[in-house]
Amino acid sequence: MSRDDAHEKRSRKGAMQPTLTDVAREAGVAPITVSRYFNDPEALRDATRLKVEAAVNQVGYVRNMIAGSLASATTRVIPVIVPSLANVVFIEVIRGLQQRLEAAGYQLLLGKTDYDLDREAQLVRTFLGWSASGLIIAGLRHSDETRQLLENWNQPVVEIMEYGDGLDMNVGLDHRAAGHAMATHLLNRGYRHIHYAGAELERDYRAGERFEGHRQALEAAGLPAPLLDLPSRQQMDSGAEALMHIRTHSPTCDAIHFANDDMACGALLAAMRDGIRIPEDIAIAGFNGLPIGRHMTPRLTTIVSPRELIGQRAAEQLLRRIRGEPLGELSINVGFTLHEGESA
Amino acid sequence: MSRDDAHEKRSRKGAMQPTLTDVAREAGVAPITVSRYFNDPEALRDATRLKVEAAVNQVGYVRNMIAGSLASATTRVIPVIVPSLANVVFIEVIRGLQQRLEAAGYQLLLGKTDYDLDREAQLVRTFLGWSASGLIIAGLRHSDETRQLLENWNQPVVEIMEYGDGLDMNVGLDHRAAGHAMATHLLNRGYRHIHYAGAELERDYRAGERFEGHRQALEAAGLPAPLLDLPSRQQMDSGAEALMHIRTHSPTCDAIHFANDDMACGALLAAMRDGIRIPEDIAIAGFNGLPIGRHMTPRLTTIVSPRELIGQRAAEQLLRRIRGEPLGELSINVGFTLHEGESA
DNA sequence: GTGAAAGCGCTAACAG
DNA sequence: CTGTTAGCGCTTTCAC
Repeated sequence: MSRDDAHEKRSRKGAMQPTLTDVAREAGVAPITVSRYFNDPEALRDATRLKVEAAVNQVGYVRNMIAGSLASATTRVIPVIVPSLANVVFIEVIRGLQQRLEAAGYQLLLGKTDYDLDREAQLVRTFLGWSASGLIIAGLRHSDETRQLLENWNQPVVEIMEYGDGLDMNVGLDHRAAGHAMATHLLNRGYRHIHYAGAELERDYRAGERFEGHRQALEAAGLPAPLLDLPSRQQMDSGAEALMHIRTHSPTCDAIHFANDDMACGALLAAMRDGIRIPEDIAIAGFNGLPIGRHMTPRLTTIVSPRELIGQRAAEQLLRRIRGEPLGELSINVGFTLHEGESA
Repeated sequence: MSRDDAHEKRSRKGAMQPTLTDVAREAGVAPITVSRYFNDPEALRDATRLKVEAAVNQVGYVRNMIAGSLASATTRVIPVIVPSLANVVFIEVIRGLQQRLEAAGYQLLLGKTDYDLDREAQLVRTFLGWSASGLIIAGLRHSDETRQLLENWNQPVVEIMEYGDGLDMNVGLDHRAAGHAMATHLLNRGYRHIHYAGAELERDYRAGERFEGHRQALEAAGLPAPLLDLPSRQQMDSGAEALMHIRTHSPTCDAIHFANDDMACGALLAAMRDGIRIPEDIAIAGFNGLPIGRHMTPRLTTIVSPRELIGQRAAEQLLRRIRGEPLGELSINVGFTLHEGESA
């Protein structure tokens, strides 16, 4: 693939993409004018703009974002760091982010920690090297290294999923309150032997915080708060397993508060299969408000977390800060809603 | 936030991150040596390496990937373009990609087209400006503009999800064959009034191709292949709706082949709720092999597509090409497996 | 194994 | 509204 035209003094690479300068030469203007054509078209006279436009098409120019970023010391890139892509919850948050950020002309750089704080720090370090305009990171718990890197970085950071005190801005919900709310609901419905069932609560510490709220509610009612923390597997399997385990070992149990809807639905489907009546034999509650819960019979009682909204709000906060607009609050509590089905 | 030390002649920005040159000065070596410390540590004498390492930590240096990329004209970034993030299928593929690419030190830039080919072309254009090492894009159908941009780009491209002739490399499965396989299964089970039900098949054209295979199988058996193509909503809702619609308008129908498991499960759950017996009253089949299908009673008969594997294979092909290793085939057919439940 | 010089392609800053 | 000049921070190339 040889070059037959314009480019003579190309040194380091062979066949090169045309550059801004090529376009400028073709259009008979200065390179900076072509630059303006892309970054602030309004600033050009119509005639000039047309000339440049023609030249751009003529030479088949593709902008080199890298060079622009180096010169301007900013990038229209927002790194997003989440613990996992296996969890729908993060996917939906990413969707909300994507939607708002892409509309504003920002690209999304994706990083996954696998719940490893060292990996998280490493990702942060890498991403800071991208001269990003800001950064989105899941959770309020980070290693000291991560915290320090982010604090020394003078760009906006939004921590998502949880509500509380963070590094900079944050958008999320109060998981303790959510756990408390569901436990209270179960108590109000008359259940007295309520178990909490999760999977790897050490890792999924937000589910652990929901358990804390749950426990507080039960203890306030003078009741114990037994916890079943299973090792990780496919979530629905864990739910089914938890149901069996608790029915066998704690026959008096009258309600299970699951850490999430996947587990709760796994239990619900297992109950259907085995003829266990829900909620007569045992009540079941979840967390997240996934669509599937509404398709169950009985419908799943759960707490709806506004996941996509978290993403949208986080993006909005970040953009506002990037643009130097006022933001109202640094911390946004998106809240949650208890959706009552017939399962509890 | 004022600066008290080293940096004097900083012009365009205020408080700057320390640069390679700062580290070099601190270590008493040339900048290029620090560069080598990061890119090819083996090339340095141990003593030198230690000096540099100390200096890096001393000044708190963070690499500037942008500058490096400009100078070297490559970036360890792989753009991934998918139509949607609402579909688990793409998420799992992304997971497979992420896993392999991150392990090889590549970052993933995420783009979403919303099934719009112009949007796709625009994304490609943007991403090409990133001097990416390669690119992953869903589907074999693109606009002429996209095709041209990608053909003129001299970096590897992997098209995923489908198997066939593409721009460069591709990894996926033959959707027509999958549709044919399921229809054949249904015929073998004795069903004769088989409907296909999907949602927005124009957009989700891969589901449309599965229908084509399905139709071929039925026509070969001398049977008609009625199609129900619903407008888009929540997939499970569409599934329930399709079941009701078909039961009402085509009472002789004895099997429904759904475009995906979400719809099939929506139908299955609706049937459970309404006392419709599956498969006695009507058989149900899906596509994808989502975990939930195995939790249904009866278990869903479906075709498992190796989604994460597609991502992994695509990443491997790309990396192999980037490294100049031989790749075997340009096109990889990952195949599929029919999982028989009791639903059909 | 290490260094000096010369850019990569673009944009900030300041003129005109 | 458009142009000139001088880098952004790193890596390539070629010496030593």
